[in-house]
Amino acid sequence: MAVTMKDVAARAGVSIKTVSRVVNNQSEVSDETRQRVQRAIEDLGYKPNFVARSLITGKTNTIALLVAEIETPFLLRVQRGIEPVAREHNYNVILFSVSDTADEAKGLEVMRQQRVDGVILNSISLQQDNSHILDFCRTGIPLVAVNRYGLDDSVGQIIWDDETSSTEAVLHLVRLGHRRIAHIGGPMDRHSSHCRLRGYKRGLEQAGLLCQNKYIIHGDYLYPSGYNATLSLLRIDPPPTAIFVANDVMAVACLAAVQRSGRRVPDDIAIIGVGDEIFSRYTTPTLTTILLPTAEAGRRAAEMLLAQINDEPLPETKVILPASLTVRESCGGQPLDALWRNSAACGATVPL
Amino acid sequence: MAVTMKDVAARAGVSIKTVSRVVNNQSEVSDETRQRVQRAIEDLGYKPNFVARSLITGKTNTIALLVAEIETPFLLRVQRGIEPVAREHNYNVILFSVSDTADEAKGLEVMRQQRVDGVILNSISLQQDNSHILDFCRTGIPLVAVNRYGLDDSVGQIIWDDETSSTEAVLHLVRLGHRRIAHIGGPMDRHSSHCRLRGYKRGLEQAGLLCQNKYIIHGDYLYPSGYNATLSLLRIDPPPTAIFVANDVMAVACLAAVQRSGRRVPDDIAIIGVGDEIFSRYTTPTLTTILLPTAEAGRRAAEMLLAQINDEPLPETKVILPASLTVRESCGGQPLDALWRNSAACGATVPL
DNA sequence: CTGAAAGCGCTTACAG
DNA sequence: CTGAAAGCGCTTACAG
Repeated sequence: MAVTMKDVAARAGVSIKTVSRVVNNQSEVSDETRQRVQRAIEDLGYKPNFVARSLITGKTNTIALLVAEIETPFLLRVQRGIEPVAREHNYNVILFSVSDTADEAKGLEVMRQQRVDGVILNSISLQQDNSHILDFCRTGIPLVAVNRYGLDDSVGQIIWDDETSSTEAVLHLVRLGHRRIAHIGGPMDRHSSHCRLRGYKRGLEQAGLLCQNKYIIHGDYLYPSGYNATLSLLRIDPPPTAIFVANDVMAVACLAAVQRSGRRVPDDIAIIGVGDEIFSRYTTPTLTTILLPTAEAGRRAAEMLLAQINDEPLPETKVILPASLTVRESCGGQPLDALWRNSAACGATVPL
Repeated sequence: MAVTMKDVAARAGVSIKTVSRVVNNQSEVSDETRQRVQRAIEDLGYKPNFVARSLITGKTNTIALLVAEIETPFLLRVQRGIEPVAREHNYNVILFSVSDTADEAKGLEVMRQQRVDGVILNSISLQQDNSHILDFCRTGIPLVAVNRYGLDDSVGQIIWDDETSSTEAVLHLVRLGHRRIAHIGGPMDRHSSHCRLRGYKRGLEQAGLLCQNKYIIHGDYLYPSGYNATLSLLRIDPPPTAIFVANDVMAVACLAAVQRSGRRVPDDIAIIGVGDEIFSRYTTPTLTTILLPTAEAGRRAAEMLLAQINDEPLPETKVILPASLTVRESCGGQPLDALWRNSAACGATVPL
């Protein structure tokens, strides 16, 4: 069987406790003893058993990531933000995909039994009952939610500013001379749709433009709905000269619909999306879009969670991260000639 | 503190062993006793402590996924294939990102100490030393590699058929009448590049076409290299009428370069990529590409690993999955008019 | 600076 | 069908 502390102790001629002290780098051991123990450890190839340690300390050095079951680079970036931070602090990340509220409740329950030290929740924020989350928080296991809405402020949260960035996008279009700016929104059961719609309206208002309902069509964040919404918008008289689209998938669909209808982007219609997905820099023309701080959100969520686990005081339980506009070709303005030939501008993505 | 079996036993007036039997659904308990225990469990809100169980059984019900640190939907799909299978069998998945061989070796070591029951390796297959993997296998912990090359056949492996599918892609172009078919390849330190290049050459050979070196340019799987390689190919006299590109990122770059040079796709130049990334169905024209069975590879890897963990006999240690060609617009042939308006054809992707 | 003992919460032969 | 005891591999007060 595996080598245990007992074996090491026997070989080094010391007690188990002393071995434990050496393994855990505690100071109260004489140099001479420490070296003898270290040698025994190496000779025997001893590796501490983390499971046994966990049983006593009550800590598993594991955090759970509950993540929406969606095939988008988006969530992957949050995940990629979390993992290095966890790893750096010697925490493992357990993955749990959730597709609905029932799943989420089950995931929280499983992770509780798994004795994880904390949970990061990165599932979709629907207009839903959050009682299972609050119940979980009552167990005392720290939890941080990424981009969830409707949780009270006692729950750790990382949120990015969908509304303000949407306003910025609209104002950018206004500055480029647009007056008839349409909006293709997301599904109304998603909080992000509401935020982006509010941001759109605020942008028009700040520019002194009238918000007209005929220029607002809601899709479902999927490609076909963006395509069809665009065709509808193009039939309005007068048609919009710019479209602010609530996510990049629909924005790319919008781009295709405009082009296939014989119009040019950005000359006839300017387009701005949301999300800065990988593919948004690969379209022709390249897509102007709101860059959401996904990786940073992941990083901050992990840091906040670890602080909670270690009982460090939190400066704030609700962090709002700014988003920014990535200006490319689809909205007009300056041409970015070097974009397609330059690694830095394209981002260093390395698919297999 | 937490409720333990001891508490349940006391309340139900039975021994700990009997509680254990009920919790683990063992049969040798009278109905009457079982019910009494069940009531006590509910009354006290008892949850078994998996850590304690693991210490005895030596099983953690956890598998590790070592995955390349790359921002591509590609790997996400493998991950999404693995997790449900693991979950269904009550296994957790621990994530470990690796960016190089040293990382990989470290990851294997950490996971070994973590006492995971098995490992799935989905990192990049470079022309590298695999001794750390073989060392790990010697510990007796099951391991399955996804798309790794150069491992001996005793190691569980899931591989997709890059070479055959590349040949098919070329033959598809030949059938459409193309004779001057160029290739933009991947970096030569990646095994996939070699496979796809071999497939390309075999396709030409099977069609009775001469393979000309001037029509082969190697990129690095990134956008700019695909863009520049395409510009070079277009300057050749006579230029190719079709280009088989070793991944979708470079294929989309190729598409942009052809279009921005004033030529049309597929009329002047036909393009086929590899990977069927999300964005490949969002370009104009949509991209014909090789659909690699990523999710299935994940699923199969998880199943193979669980079989190994449970000491079930494996029908085969090396599974080769077929890949297929997803025909869209960029290669000519039939127009797919309904594509952009139809959910089924676009695939149901739901970004936030 | 070092050690003997108790115990984390569970399972596993072994008896009855 | 049920139970008392040992033990998984470690840490943690408590003594010396």
